[in-house]
Amino acid sequence: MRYSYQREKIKEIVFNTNSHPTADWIFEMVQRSIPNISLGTVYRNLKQLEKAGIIRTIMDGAVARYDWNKEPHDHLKCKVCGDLIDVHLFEDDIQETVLKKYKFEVDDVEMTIIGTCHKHT
Amino acid sequence: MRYSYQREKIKEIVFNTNSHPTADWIFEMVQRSIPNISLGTVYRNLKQLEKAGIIRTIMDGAVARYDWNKEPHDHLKCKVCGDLIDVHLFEDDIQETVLKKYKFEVDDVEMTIIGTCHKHT
DNA sequence: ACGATTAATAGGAATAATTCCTATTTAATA
DNA sequence: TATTAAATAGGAATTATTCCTATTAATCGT
Repeated sequence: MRYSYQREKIKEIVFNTNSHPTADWIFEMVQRSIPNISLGTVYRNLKQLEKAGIIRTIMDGAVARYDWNKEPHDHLKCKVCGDLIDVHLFEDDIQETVLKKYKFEVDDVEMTIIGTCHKHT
Repeated sequence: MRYSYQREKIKEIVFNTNSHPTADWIFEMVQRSIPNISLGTVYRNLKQLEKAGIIRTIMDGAVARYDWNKEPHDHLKCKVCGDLIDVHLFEDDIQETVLKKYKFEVDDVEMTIIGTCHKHT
């Protein structure tokens, strides 16, 4: 993967937020430094960065969100404000459990808990 | 919600498979008994059935899948064949744990584990 | 530094899943 | 049976994402 200014900026944006941004949000942000960047470039680079193991994609319903945090962790999704909150719920023996019980080799665990966060109680 | 023949057929189809069907698959199936049914009708009714608590929607990447099984359960998603396998991994004290640790009221837990199922080893 | 090579880009068209719109049909009701 | 409001078919619109193509730019050997 050879250097590109666009990719550096995109990476920078993802690494400087905890908001699990969408491609669209990243597009808007990166337009501030590269006004004529195209949305396709944003998607292509996010995909490349994920493939290279630099960022992680999490599915929030039908839309992809991007996360610099590659530690195994889960998400609490608030149905009121839409926020995705990072949490660590389970020990990392899920893989073993699943392999033993179901003969299933785990690559990735995606858990999202939908509910209402403390801001709305 | 008043009776409709279309909705009955759609419900019947969802309740007679374990394949976590997509709207499109359900559409194809229901066309066998109602040739001129429209895809919009399928979507509208699936949404209504979910709202009424009769079926459950699970997100498989960007596409919605529908499930008659409303018991709390998780899914193993095989990256080779795409199958979604029903499993029950955790006890139902997640809600309590999350409420205590994060002051977050749980409505629903969606967990998908991506990997390779026993058919491909 | 220079030219050749080939990845990366901008811009926009194409696709896929889903929702929305509207005139018409149909179930429920009084 | 006549009324009325929900449901439908059919297709247009929307949204997120991918694909296409001519052009630009990073890299590498000289």
